[in-house]
Amino acid sequence: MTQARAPRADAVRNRRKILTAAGEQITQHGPEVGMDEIAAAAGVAVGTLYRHFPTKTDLVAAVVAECVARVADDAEAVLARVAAGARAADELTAFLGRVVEQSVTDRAVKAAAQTLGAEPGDHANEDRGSNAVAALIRAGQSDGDIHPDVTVGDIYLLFSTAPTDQSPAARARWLALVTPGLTTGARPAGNRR
Amino acid sequence: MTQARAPRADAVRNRRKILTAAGEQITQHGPEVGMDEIAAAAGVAVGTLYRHFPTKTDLVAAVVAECVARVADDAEAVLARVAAGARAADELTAFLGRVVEQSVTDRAVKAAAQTLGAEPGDHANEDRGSNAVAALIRAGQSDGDIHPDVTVGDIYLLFSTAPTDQSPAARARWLALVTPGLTTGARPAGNRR
DNA sequence: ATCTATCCTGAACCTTGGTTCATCTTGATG
DNA sequence: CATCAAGATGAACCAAGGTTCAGGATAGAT
Repeated sequence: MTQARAPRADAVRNRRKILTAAGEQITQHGPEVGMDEIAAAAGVAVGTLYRHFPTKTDLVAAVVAECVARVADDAEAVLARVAAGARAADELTAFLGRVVEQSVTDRAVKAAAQTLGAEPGDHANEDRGSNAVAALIRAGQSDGDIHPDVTVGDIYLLFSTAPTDQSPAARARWLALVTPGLTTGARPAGNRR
Repeated sequence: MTQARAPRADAVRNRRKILTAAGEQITQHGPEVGMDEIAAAAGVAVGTLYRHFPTKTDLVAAVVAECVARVADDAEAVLARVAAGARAADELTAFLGRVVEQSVTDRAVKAAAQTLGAEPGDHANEDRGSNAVAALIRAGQSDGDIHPDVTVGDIYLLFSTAPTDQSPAARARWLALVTPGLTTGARPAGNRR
């Protein structure tokens, strides 16, 4: 078998530029940014885009994959902190708050993913994330802080519908409204207009 | 001032056909249905569409307006029932369940509305709806069943993001997860998977 | 220094989908 | 029944945006 020659240096450099530029453009101007705009932002010609990502769908999928990886990293970091003695329920809600805030950034990304039907084929990272969250839930449940019914699926269900185009205050309020469904404790005051 | 002649009979008929066809097509095949497809479904030529609705945005806005009106009617009916002695909190959650189910039908409609930036200019019906809901909330609060913090804005916040592409079971679970944030009572068993 | 496979460029292509308009049809009025 | 303005038709128009490709540049190996 012929060991394919290593990719050229500038090719690697360009791939990175494209990926970051695509992320920025999509989050700023929504999923409907043109390929030409992304190319311009990356300082590259359209053809180069298509050399690295044969179709727009593929490009978006790649961007989404990066987001998933970021979240998975966060989740695992949290899990480590809990293993070191932090209170699981608190860490979980804090984590979820962060996810909501991130989902503002990624809202366009998510939307783009759905619109283009970009299967996140990145099962590896996705599983890393949900495994960590599952562990987090179990920990909170054995502490008695999280309701025994709650599953990872519930988290998905709720947070796949987190408000994105609202104000930060609205997002905080949303989190406060949703939390009581997950926890057993007294509901936090979290009041606002 | 010249009293404009009454619209022709077939024009009225066509307008109805277009509106219903548009509703069906959009809910079935998503917001991205072509104007030609809608026209075909209505048994009408494209030009006729544009005679009644100068732009796609306008057409979608009209469809949305009908949905809003439907929900508003429901809300007012519920309010009447409560005035007749029904328990406010129960009626409210039942109503919200219905809204979620409807939002499955209207998901595409909503999406289309956002996508096209269709301002729902139909403030009249919208206000009818939120006034009724507000009254419902107040009633539930004086019963002690609904948490004193809760406002109409909260309802919007939650239900504008209700899950739509999930299964009926998932939607029920979602409702069960969200309800504790609104009510004061013990959380309903609502367990699943 | 030379050579070539890899990579880049960007104008042109092509499909998709909203919108228009000249022409024909038809419901209502006298 | 005659008349005509309101309404309907649908082929054609046009812009937008994803995609291609022939030709030019360059990193890296010899």
